[in-house]
Amino acid sequence: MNPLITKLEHRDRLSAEEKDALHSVASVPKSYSGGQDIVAEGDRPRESTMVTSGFTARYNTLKNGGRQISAIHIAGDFVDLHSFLLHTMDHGVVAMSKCEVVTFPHEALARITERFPHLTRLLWLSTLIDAAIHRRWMVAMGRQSSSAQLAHLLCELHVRLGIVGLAYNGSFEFPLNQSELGDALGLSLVHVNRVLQQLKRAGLVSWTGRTIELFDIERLRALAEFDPLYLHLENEPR
Amino acid sequence: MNPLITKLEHRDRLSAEEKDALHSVASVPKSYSGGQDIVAEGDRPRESTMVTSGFTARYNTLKNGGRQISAIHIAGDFVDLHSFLLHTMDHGVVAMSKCEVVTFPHEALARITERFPHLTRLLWLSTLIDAAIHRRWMVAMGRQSSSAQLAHLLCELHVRLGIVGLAYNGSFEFPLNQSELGDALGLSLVHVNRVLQQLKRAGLVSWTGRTIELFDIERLRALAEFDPLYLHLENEPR
DNA sequence: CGAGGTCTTGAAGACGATCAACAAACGTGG
DNA sequence: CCACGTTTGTTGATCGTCTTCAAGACCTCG
Repeated sequence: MNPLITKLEHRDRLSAEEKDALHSVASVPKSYSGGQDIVAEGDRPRESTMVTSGFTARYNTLKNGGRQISAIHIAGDFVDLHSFLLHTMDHGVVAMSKCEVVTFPHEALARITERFPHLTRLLWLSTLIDAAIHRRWMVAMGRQSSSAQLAHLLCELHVRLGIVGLAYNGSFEFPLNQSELGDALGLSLVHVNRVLQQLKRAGLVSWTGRTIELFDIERLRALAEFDPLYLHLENEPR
Repeated sequence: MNPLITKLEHRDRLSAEEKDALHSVASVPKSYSGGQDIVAEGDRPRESTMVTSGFTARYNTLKNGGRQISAIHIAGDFVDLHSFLLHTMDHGVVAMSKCEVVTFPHEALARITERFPHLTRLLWLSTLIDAAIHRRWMVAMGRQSSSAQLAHLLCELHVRLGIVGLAYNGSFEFPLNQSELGDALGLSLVHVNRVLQQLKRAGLVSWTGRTIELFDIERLRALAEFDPLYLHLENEPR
């Protein structure tokens, strides 16, 4: 629960009643191991899942076996808040590492929309930020070099993980392997490896085990044309 | 106003009061000519704009002059409903043809969220469908061939235009040129031209003037792996 | 009729995918 | 604690896709 509150409080004030409303309807924690599907394409979930620890990804699979990851979620992110209103999942959600989650029944979310308009707007906001991230990924996929695209993803993860206390002076845990990273970038495993080596050789990053370290965030941001505006971190009344 | 109602009523019932609530807060129509910016990156709009006729696009520009279009909007679509909660625009919105629009003051939208929870959910839904479209575009950009990607966009536009009565047995007006289409697909003008010729030679489409005709929607959908599920066209209580 | 915009074509080259093989790291059980 | 198998990362070579540059054709609308 806490990372969600942390994330929302970065964008606006939450009243005690609003926090209670969230706490009171959250399920007991569940856990998933890496590789497990949390929600499958075609499912009609009756609750929405929020990550409290670990990494998850939204993905679609194509006939030729190709997979595209359209979002990576971390602590504080809902993996499928949209299923509250869209109902049928048009993609799957998979745990990319051991994960802990809690769920919110859609019925309870509906009650929130009836009684807590401001909290409703903040939940809506969180899906709008997801969409803003989608758009930024498209810009990177369509019109930036693969090194800029990779650099951009690292900058983004660094900021998002920082908000929930999972990045410290340029360093964070990242449980995906290079093949999975390729699925997120729309690149092949081999090319991810080579682009990564470029960034390493340029002294911009290191990646040992599951730990990524960004050595020169300013240069990395310049390369990626990273502007955190799209993450909408301003704390203001919504 | 009408295309928005049409679009929402494809997904759920709207009460007379809800329709009134929308009608009563809509501005008088405004118009834009092709190429004009409707909202600029960095703007903090005090109202959200809904297209009643014409095509608009969301776009970002990169340092090297490259442009990526992340969404194409038609009658019934909000171009920036997200600015209601995100506040600062992280991209621009441009008219791709002569357009008519109406606007909804954010203040009025806030009142809707206080008094009309169900209508609020439908507005939220419309931003969730935008996001679902973003994700499908990413899948096409990252993991499909450029011909499949183009075919997919045509299938999508055909369905979306059909909903608001702007596509008739496979045919619709499309005001973008090949260069602008390339900005939406993340492809170069030259490549768009060649991929388009493939589809023409295969007898799948024609594009004369501003009119696109899809000759064999089934084959086109198969090529594109188009599944309309992601447009969430089911009419059900939300 | 003329001019700007749009479309089309060719050629060269960069970028990224694929195939294949091997190295390194990791984890598990003996 | 080591041996072994599996996963993950690395490298080379080749091929196809897509970009870029450049030029010419075709509109279409004043």
